[in-house]
Amino acid sequence: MATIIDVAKLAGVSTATVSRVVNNTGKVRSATRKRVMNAIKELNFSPNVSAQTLQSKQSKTIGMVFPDASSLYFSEIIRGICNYVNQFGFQIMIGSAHDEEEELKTAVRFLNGHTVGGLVIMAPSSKNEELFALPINHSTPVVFISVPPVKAGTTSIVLDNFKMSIEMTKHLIKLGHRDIAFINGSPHNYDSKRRYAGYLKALQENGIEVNSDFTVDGNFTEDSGYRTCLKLCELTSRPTAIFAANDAMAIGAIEAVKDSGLRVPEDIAIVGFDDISTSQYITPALTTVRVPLFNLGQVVGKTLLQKIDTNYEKNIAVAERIVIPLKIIIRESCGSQLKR
Amino acid sequence: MATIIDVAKLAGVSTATVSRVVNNTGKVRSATRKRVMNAIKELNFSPNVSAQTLQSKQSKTIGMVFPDASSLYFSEIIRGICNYVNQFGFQIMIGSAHDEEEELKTAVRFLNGHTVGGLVIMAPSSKNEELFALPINHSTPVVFISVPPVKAGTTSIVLDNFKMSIEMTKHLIKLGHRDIAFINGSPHNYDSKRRYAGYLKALQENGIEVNSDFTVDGNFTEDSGYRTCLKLCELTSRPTAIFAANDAMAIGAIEAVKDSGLRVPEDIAIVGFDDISTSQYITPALTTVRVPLFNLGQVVGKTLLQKIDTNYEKNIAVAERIVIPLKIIIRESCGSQLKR
DNA sequence: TATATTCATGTAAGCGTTTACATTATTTAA
DNA sequence: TTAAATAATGTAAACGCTTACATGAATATA
Repeated sequence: MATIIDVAKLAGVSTATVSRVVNNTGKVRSATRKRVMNAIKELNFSPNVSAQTLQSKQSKTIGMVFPDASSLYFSEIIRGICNYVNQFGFQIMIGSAHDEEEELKTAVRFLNGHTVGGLVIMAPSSKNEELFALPINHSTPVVFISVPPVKAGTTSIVLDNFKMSIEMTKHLIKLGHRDIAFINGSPHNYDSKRRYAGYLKALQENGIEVNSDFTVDGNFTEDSGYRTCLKLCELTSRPTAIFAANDAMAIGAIEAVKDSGLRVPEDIAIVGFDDISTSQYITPALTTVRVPLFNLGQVVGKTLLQKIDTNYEKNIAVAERIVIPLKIIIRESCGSQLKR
Repeated sequence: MATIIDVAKLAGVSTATVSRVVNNTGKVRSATRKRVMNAIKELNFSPNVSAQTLQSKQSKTIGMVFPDASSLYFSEIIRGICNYVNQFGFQIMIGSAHDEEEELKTAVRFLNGHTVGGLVIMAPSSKNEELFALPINHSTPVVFISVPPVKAGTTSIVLDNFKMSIEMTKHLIKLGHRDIAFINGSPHNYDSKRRYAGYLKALQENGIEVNSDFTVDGNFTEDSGYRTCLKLCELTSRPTAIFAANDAMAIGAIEAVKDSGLRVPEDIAIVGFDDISTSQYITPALTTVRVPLFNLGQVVGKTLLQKIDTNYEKNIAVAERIVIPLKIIIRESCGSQLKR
């Protein structure tokens, strides 16, 4: 492979000049620029990224660590990040982590090797202080996805779960429901918690007392939605509506209701959260909240690049929190279209 | 951040010795090793990856390029690759590509920057000669996923689509079906083609004439499965069974049959391919072929690392092809459980 | 025309490692 | 004991690039 020296020789200039034309920095006479360009083309030269990183002390790769549990959402988010950062010549390095401990380890690995110029951490279930201290301890720009509001120096991007959950619950209430159950996702998951909080808030605002039988715990899988919903259906006084913390569970719940010999939405209305692609095809089509994952990824990319770009020292102390707006998608499973 | 020089100074040795203990190469007296280890710990030293890569000319990161269209399968495969290669200190860099052209560009970008020691390319729909020539032109180990058998020097890992498709079709035939339709995936997709080929083969082997009305073209989405199946249902002499090239389309097809006022599997049996998580919860539960994506990823990782490790020059000329075995999962949608 | 100013290019050090080779310390053999 | 063999460590060049600084060329100013 050709190096910058080969190019310099062929073009009859110094490596400094070649570097200047490659990076478009400093002044170069247009005639020499042309000579250099030709040499580059002829030798099919492209700069060695390791050498650049080593010398400039600025890495153009960003690390992304994501837990296995989030793999459903992963590829869309990654696509969004890629889409944004590639424009600026940044690459993405990923590390999957089985649990919290591994998550921290993966992040530290990225940081220690000086391989990354910034980090994206998706850790919706983590309460690991060390993880959140990473940006300060390593003075590296980090963007967190779906984490609770935390200390200074932490930039996080979250979904507008609370607000939309309130709206969705109100929608159900407006439809006449007062016995509304909620299927939680994984116990420590931040998104799930906020969605539940919104549900409670809406009940409270409407003077509906919380029935503890109506809160059940799933783990975001279709299967858990199925199983918990089955129990709900067996209750002597069963709910007339069910709000699942994500679509996968909502879909499982729909199956459970059907298998209990009941109808959705006539006997039990069901709504979800995420708007995964299946939701529009299932019968009845699922009423849910659309989460724009690709867009989320783009915002994450943009935010991180900003952090990397601006004089980081200045920025390090301000906690920043960006909330991604969401949208309710009304379909059939909530029963709005039912004539009564 | 501490460098190897700082460590050397603190331990009172040369950088060479530090390097030797870090990499476990060459002989070091155990007393000095201990001194060096302590210094490393005290300074929290870890080697700069860029410097290592630059000097050793061996990158411990592998690139993975995948098309947007494959994003459904992406995260599981990546998890598998990660799981394997992390053990050996390798990192994964990913690039998503919108189309074929971009796919090639992304791959070349990885190669040019000398950032990667090997490449995984998922290009089930590509017929781009340049893409397949990459490993030779850049003399870099490349593993392709789901591509047709191609020239020398190409290592590819594919699913046992053809065989399983034959088996699945035979299963349907054994159940008494002779009017079996097939819903294709995207037109140029290799997996889809092989699955279709297996279907045709099974028909032929059983002396069943191919009815051209019974081959329809979808694009792997639930929606396309729904739409194409609707047409199938409207046929004056409609099929009694439908084989969809993937589960998403099969699920769409199930909805379409229901919406046509028909029953699955009584009126029309439906089978798919992939065994995505939804398949077991849909009603009726989908009979399909399980594709072990995580495992596929592991095999990909292992194969690539082998290629990187062995003296690559020797290996470059041999085309290698690994076939991942699959397994049929019989559930309800094919009607096996029906009493007749 | 002489001088100051600006522009274009070159020189060379340094980024943090690894490793071939040289040197010194230690052990073994005679 | 001493020479030979081996083990442990050090020296310094190289990997491919960027950039501060030095230098030389071209242009503007007086």
